[in-house]
Amino acid sequence: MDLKNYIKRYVEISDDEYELFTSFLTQKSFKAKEKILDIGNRCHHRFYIKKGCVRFFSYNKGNEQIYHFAIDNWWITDYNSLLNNRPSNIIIETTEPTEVYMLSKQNFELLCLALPKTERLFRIIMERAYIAFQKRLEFLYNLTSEEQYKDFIQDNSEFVQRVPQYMLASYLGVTPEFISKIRSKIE
Amino acid sequence: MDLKNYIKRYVEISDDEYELFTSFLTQKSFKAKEKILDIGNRCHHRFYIKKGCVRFFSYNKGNEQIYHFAIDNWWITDYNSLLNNRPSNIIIETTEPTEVYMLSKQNFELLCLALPKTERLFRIIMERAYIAFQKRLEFLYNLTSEEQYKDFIQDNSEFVQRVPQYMLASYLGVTPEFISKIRSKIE
DNA sequence: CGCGACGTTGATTTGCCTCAACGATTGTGG
DNA sequence: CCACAATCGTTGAGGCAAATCAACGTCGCG
Repeated sequence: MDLKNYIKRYVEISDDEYELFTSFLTQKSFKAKEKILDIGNRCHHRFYIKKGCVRFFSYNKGNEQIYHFAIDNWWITDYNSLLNNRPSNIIIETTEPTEVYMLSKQNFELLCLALPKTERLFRIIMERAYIAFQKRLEFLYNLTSEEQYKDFIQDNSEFVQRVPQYMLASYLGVTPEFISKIRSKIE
Repeated sequence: MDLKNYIKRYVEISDDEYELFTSFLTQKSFKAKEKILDIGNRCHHRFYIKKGCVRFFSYNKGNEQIYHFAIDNWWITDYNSLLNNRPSNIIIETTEPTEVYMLSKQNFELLCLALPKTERLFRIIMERAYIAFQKRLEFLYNLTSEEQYKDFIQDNSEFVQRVPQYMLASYLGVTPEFISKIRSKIE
């Protein structure tokens, strides 16, 4: 799937409109383990991942804490930095070679004027992100770490193959040792 | 603060436009401990709390698990039920007498056509909700339950006065006993 | 080949839960 | 207006899930 089909899941868009949309985007390629956004920098863009994988994390008393992964056809940014003009607390870093479209804050506003349905598109994207966040919360509150791990690998098998185990552990809020012990118990 | 000033924080709106906006809303009053939305029902509205307090919760092996509180000047709904037309998994219930504006799914779409900046307003509202969610996640992953409690009562003193301790415990994902023990340790 | 990154395994510790018993407060019916 | 129950909060004993710490195995890469 490409960006056009991604957009079409949420709003109708003609070929001309799509041309207009992409005229506000820039493209960029990253190697594996490159930082797209670093702590202390202001975030100026929304990123659409054409192909690849990134992790969104910070440091908690010396340890990495991963909050999100994002892969092909996801939008990601640090909304707090982008919208409140704050230095970022987090790092967005590729875990594999990754190609993105970048939509700058300024171009986003211009795009909304040029193509008003952009507002609707992003409103819907945010609503879907909210629903995913709510499910994450239910997951965190209601399941033990072991249950979370089992559910996660069940529902996200593609992730499990793409990122190392210690990153999954961090994302799930547990230690790598604990994941290892669950795995040995399973087989 | 009223709804008009709430809206003005995010988009410009004239008196006429505000009239138009409110013409799509209905009002409703609830007593304390009334359900605004129940498990199994489809959610058809976005709710704006004019005055009052509600909790958003479900049951986890017999126990209430509170995910959110919402008070004066917050929008709340079950997005999963509303947008995906699913029976709700959660309950939204008042904790005190509460007045709300209701915006039905259908009226929301009509309002977006009549007043396109509604899209922008709700896009921004959702982005701010996303930021709050992200902070919640950092809170959950990086702090012990004791630290979470202390930070929470520091930053949300108005909540602490409005809802009983066992609801705070549920929201924070701990037992009422544990909160009690922290409190006795503090003074 | 040798080193560093990643994963495994076991012993010990700890944060929070569970269960049970007991105050304090509120509200409701006799 | 009092008695009683129900609800909410407190306190302590014991238990468990997951962390911590340390040692070791393994694999890929310079």
